[in-house]
Amino acid sequence: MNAGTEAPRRTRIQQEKRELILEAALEVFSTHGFRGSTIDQIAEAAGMSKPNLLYYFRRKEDIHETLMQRLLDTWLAPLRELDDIGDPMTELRSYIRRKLEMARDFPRESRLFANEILQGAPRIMPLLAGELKTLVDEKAAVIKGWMRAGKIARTDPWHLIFSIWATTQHYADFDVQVRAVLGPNRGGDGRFEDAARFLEQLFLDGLKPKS
Amino acid sequence: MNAGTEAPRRTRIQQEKRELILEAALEVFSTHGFRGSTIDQIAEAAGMSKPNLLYYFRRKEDIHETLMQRLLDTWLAPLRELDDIGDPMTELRSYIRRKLEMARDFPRESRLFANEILQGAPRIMPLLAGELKTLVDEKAAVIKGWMRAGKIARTDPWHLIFSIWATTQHYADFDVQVRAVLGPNRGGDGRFEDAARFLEQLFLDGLKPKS
DNA sequence: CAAATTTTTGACCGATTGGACAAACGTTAG
DNA sequence: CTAACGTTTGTCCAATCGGTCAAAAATTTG
Repeated sequence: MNAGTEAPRRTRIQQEKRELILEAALEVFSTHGFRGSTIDQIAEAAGMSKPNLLYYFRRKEDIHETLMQRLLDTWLAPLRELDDIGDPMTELRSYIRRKLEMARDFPRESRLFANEILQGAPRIMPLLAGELKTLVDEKAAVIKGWMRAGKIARTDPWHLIFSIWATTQHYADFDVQVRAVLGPNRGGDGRFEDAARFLEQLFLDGLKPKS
Repeated sequence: MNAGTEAPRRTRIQQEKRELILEAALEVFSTHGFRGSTIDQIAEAAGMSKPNLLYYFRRKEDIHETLMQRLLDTWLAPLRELDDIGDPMTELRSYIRRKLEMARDFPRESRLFANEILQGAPRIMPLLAGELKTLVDEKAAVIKGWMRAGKIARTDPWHLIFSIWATTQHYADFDVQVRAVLGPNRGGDGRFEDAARFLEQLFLDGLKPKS
């Protein structure tokens, strides 16, 4: 038992420097992808020399791995909170809002994840087919219950979850495009509130005119 | 006039080989990103030696640039076709369907584009703020007209377009994740039809129960 | 203080990168 | 056939890559 997962037993300096490196690596990895990023870049962003960085993380992959492990937990937290108690429509609405807030507040995390998936998820494939699938299946069952109870319209729960992911993360992953298209006026800080209003209406009523 | 854009005047072999290279480069770039791809990789995928490839494209960037230029035209074609004639709801529905078909049939093009945007669109930023913004603004005006005429519900046309992009392209860009979550049964070829059905309902009626 | 330990650094290494180049090869027109 | 032109290849290069290592510097511990 516990083989390979011994207690890290880290120094104060080690903890601080590792955090510094992870913060810098998040910045670099999320904008250039794994292969597109260099250790030198990360080291410079962290304000230390390359060999010094390699003293805290032996390999480039270790940094990325640590980053991804932390990411998944916080990233899936909103979905985990989606619970059977409470009004279904309210639950879904607040899930969408929370996801959109994460896209606004943690765009780098979103892009890091998007980069990984785009390139075939070579490093987290097992997690997707394992932990993630289990969680989504579980929540899909909850949603299906709501549908059977007539609380929300009958559709495919899995694709519903996908559409929430897609629409919210879009504002982090495609941020440059969104801002470029909206222009300097509407592309300012208010764009997330506009998006929130739009998404609420879309997922509630769709586009059919009220007539 | 015509400075820097002289007629290419290419040989038959040149045309064929350039196509071969672009096809190979699309495959490589779309899965590894620009910096993550090597000329050797592309050359091997195209079945030729690296110096041979560099005979047809002097620099790695030239390949990527040519690819992106072609991409944008075909990629925005469906939006260009969104026209004022015909029933608005039908127009939007067929736009969504066409975008989803493109995600199914040209996933590499979608990923190439996503990769570029994710990394800040360093090579196509002017196009986004220029040609793309103009097109979207134009179509947003069309949609706004539909709203004023009471043909579809009143919302933000720009964010509506974003949400269509996000939901459809998701099935190309995040394909690995979609398949992993859906599992071997539901993640097969039928997933695009399921997605089409779901998106149609979402954009038409939303999630509110029919009661 | 002094010893032990942890942290930082500069120098270095082999592999890979994008790209240059001249020579060889193939093709075609006269 | 031969000269001209288009194509392909092997070889080479400087820069950069991820990573090592011994030694210096800083810190902690006794």
